[in-house]
Amino acid sequence: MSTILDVAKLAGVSTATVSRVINLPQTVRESTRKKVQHAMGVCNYKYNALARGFATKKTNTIGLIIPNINNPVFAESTRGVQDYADSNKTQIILGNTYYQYEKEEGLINTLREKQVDGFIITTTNPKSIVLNSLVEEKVPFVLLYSTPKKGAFSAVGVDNFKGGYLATEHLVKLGHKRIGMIAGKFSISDRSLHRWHGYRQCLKNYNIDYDNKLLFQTNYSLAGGKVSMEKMLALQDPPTAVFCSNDYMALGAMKGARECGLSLPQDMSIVGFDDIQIASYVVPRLTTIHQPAYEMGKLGAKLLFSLMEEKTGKPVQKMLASSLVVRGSTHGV
Amino acid sequence: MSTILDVAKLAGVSTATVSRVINLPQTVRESTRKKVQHAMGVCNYKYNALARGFATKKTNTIGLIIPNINNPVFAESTRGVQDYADSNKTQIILGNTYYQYEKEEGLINTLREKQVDGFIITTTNPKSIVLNSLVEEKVPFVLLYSTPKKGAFSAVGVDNFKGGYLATEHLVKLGHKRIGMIAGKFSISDRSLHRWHGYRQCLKNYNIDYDNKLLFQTNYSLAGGKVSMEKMLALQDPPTAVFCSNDYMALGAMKGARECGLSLPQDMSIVGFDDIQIASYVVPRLTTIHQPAYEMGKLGAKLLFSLMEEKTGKPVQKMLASSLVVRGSTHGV
DNA sequence: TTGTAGGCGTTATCAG
DNA sequence: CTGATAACGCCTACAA
Repeated sequence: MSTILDVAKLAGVSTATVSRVINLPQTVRESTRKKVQHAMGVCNYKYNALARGFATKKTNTIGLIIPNINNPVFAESTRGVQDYADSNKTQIILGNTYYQYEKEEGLINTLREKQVDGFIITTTNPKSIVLNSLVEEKVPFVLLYSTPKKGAFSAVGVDNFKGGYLATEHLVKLGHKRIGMIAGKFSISDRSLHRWHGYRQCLKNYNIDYDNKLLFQTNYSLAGGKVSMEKMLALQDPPTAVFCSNDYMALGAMKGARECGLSLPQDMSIVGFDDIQIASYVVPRLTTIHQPAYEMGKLGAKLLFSLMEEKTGKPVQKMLASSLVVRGSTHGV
Repeated sequence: MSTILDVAKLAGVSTATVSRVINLPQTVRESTRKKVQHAMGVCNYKYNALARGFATKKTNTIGLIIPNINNPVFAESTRGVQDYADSNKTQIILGNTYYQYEKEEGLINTLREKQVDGFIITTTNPKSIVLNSLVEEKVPFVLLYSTPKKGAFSAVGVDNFKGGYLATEHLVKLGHKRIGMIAGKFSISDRSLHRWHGYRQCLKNYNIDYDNKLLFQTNYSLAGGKVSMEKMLALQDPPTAVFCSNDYMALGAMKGARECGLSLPQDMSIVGFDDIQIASYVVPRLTTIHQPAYEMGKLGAKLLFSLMEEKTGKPVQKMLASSLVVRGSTHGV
């Protein structure tokens, strides 16, 4: 591997000049620039961005930490940050936490050692010490999907409370009285918790008693949704409608309901959360809360880049609109 | 940010010793080790892996290049390589090519500049010059999903030809004579091409005339599958069964067929390829060719790591088994 | 417009 | 078991 020194010798200039033609071509006389470029060609010079990062303390790499790339919402937001980062000449290191705090902490630490310029994190615990250490040590980062209303963290997400409320209200207005919820475990997802708060508040506003037996906390997965639905249907007095805290669970719940002999949507109304692409391709098409995942990712990246520039910046929180999309999986009683 | 030099001064030792307690703790006397560790604590020392990479020419980072993280198969294989890499203390930089060769080339080049230790690539063009330049310059990499039977590239994938054959044969045995294919564009996917070869060979073996009008090349997406199915059904003599070169297209095709008034699977049999998780959650459950995506990713990573160790190694190709999974989306004529 | 030279944080070689 | 010191490849004042 040849270095700028080799190029410099070959072209009969100094390394500084070679560096300039790489980074600030306009600042060097055309004739010498050509000379250098030619020299780079003959010695098959390859730029070493690692050395650059070492010298400049900027790697043009950011860490993207999500629970599980498995889930299509996260794939979408990942695309959003990737596309934005790409247009800013930076790449992403992707890590899955699988909803485990230790993994999240471990990832953040090793990526910091790798000197990433910043982080975009869908956290498992918005009160964790890693996150706080990031702000203390002024490492730029933005939370995705969560929306702390205040606090020291920058974030972009949707109003999860409102989403939960809207989903539930839709079911209430269809005449349902017994409405269950299949939720991601609150201990690992503040999003899920907030959606549940919305659900509860809605029930309260419509004078429907809250029944704790109708709440199932489970894994954010197809299987989790299916199993929970089956358990729910084994109850003495099962619900006629269920709100799931994400679409993947909702899809699983649909399968669970059918395997118990119910026909959809007549016997069971289901509403999800996310509006992943596939949601409108299944039958019945899934009623859900739309979340602009791709745009969230893009906006999150944009915010991160601005944070990385003016390191001074105070935290900013952006709450995007989420809306109810009524499709075929919900039905009047 | 303090460095090993600060630590060394504080502990009254040399930087070499500090480096040793970091990398080879056993080789330093316990008392001095403790001294050093204590010093690291008081000056809040953070290890700089970038500097290490610069010195050792090893970054513990690999590039993972895929068409689109959007597609659940790629999400699965991505998890596979991530999990394997993680257990070997290395991280991945993820890049989407969106099936564009220029993006693939650009990504490979910028990641090389970042000095990644190797690549795992699902390529858009197995004959491209970037790939060849990688072998020339001895950059370790392995192709995923593709399976060149020979050649200079290491690869792990499935037998796409056989998969296409099995899918088609299943339809033939159900009595179908007019069998269409919705394929990813051959120009950007050798996998799709090979699956088509299998499809054609099967038709030939069963003495069914090949009709070029029943081949639709389109985007690897839900929408692509839907639109193609609609076009197919507008034909004079539409098929009674369709093989789609991936599940995402198949799911789209199902929707397209239904929107044209067909009922599934009676009026139209559909078989996919991949066996993504959701395939067994839709109704009717999708008949498809199973591909062990997660394991492929893991195996690909394993192979890459062995390549990175013994740089000498000749290319090795691993072909994993793919199998037909018969479910509800296919039906006798 | 171009050159000189020090620095970035760690590893690795070679002595001691 | 420990220390000195030269790399590693590029950037960036500062000079010329």
